[in-house]
Amino acid sequence: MRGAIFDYLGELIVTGSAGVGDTLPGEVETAERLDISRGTYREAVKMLAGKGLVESRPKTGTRVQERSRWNLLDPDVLRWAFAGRPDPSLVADLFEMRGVVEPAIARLAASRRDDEQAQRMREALATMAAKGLRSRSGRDADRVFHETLLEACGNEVMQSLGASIGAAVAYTTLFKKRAGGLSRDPVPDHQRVMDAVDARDPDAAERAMAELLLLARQDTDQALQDITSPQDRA
Amino acid sequence: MRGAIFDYLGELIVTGSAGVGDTLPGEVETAERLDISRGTYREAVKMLAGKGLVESRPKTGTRVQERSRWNLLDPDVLRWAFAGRPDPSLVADLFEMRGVVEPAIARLAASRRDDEQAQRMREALATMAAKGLRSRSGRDADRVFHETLLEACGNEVMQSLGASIGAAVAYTTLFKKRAGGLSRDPVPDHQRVMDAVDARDPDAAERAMAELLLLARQDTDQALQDITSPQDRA
DNA sequence: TCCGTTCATTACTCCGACAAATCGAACTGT
DNA sequence: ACAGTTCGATTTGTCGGAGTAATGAACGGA
Repeated sequence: MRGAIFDYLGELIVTGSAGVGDTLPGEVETAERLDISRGTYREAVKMLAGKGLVESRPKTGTRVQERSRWNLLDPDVLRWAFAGRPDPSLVADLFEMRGVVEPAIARLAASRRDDEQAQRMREALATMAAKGLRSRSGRDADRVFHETLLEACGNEVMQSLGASIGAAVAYTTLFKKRAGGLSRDPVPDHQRVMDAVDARDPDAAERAMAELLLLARQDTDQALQDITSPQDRA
Repeated sequence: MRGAIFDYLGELIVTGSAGVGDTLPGEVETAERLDISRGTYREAVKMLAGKGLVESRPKTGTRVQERSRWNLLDPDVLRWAFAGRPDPSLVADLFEMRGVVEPAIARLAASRRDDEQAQRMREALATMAAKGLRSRSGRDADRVFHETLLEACGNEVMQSLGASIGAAVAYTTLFKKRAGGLSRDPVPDHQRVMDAVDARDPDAAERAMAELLLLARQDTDQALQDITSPQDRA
């Protein structure tokens, strides 16, 4: 129950339905309206406060913080941000950051991977090739591929960042699927990354990942256009 | 009061005093021992859960999650991580990530800054030069310098990441000060970044920031050595 | 006009009780 | 003896109500 309230409030704030600076109605009123106890409501609000979305003070009430205070890299926040139709500028910002971080991750992974990790990535790639991204097991394999790449880069901080990004990417992938896309075969891009990591070639890994991102960005832009101008489908 | 409990528990977990996989004592017992009510304790635990540090389930209890689930980029988590003596491998990972992200931020800021932002950075740098980093106002100016640089990069996601990193950097700076360091004059490095951003020269900005980071890393390594081998001071 | 005081509002904390979930052990039928 | 089922104990989850502390705003005096 609290989970639902938590998501409801989080999405309300992140999507902008509750404007920055607004003060939420009082605890008693809100808890009553949502038909939950005050304690449960407070626990949800505390979690939001922990992500920098709101701040509570006596007399003033709990008000929505300015966006710069939000922890945009929190997986929950990213999930809420991509719940409805994603904000194009946020998608652009996210890709810009991926363009900086992920090639660096690939470079590190290429120089630090061990054989077991390479083996796991090979297997995941094979599953992707066999099942495609439309099936559950195929998407799981994609996830394993990227998770293993992260693990191989051997940097805990980047690993945490990559996990957050990965969550956001999963939502955009789902979004692309809804938009009717997913036409491109993802295996060749991933294969190039795989080969470079396998060969312990940092430069090639960095280039391959940059290329993969470029293609992903093109697909996402296409899906966004299809959504924002849906009359094309008539 | 909850804030203190929150920090106490967070530091306990992040510093490793409560090992991964351990299950904390029950709510009633812990709340009693800390001399707070069960509700207050629960709110603190919920905030920790929101950062991925713990997970609570009926009957099982609340147990510490594995490190890969932690949101290492959360400002609170970073604060706890740097509370005692920082883990050298974490410092190394953080610098590696800074080396990837911050030059990119400087590059973007150089191409996107507006005149007002450049003006603010100039003023902050002047204050730094006048007051030095040992004074409160000098450190504030340093903070303003980096915050404005972040704002100028015009990417909300990177802004959020930069803010988290900035928090961690502040703690390492404090750490360096405790270690007796802070010998280097920080103005020349910052001046080079400033000049490049002022000239809207992305390549130069990227190089200047990379150089700044290199020097910061040297200082931090020195401070860490001074701490881990304190007999040098005898 | 400015400063200190009072007051009302809001979040904060506590308490005690019950509900729900879940793991493990006892139990039962084959 | 074993498999499946039921029951019980334990732990978190939820609830309602009451009192406390903090703080912004209105008020009044110098």
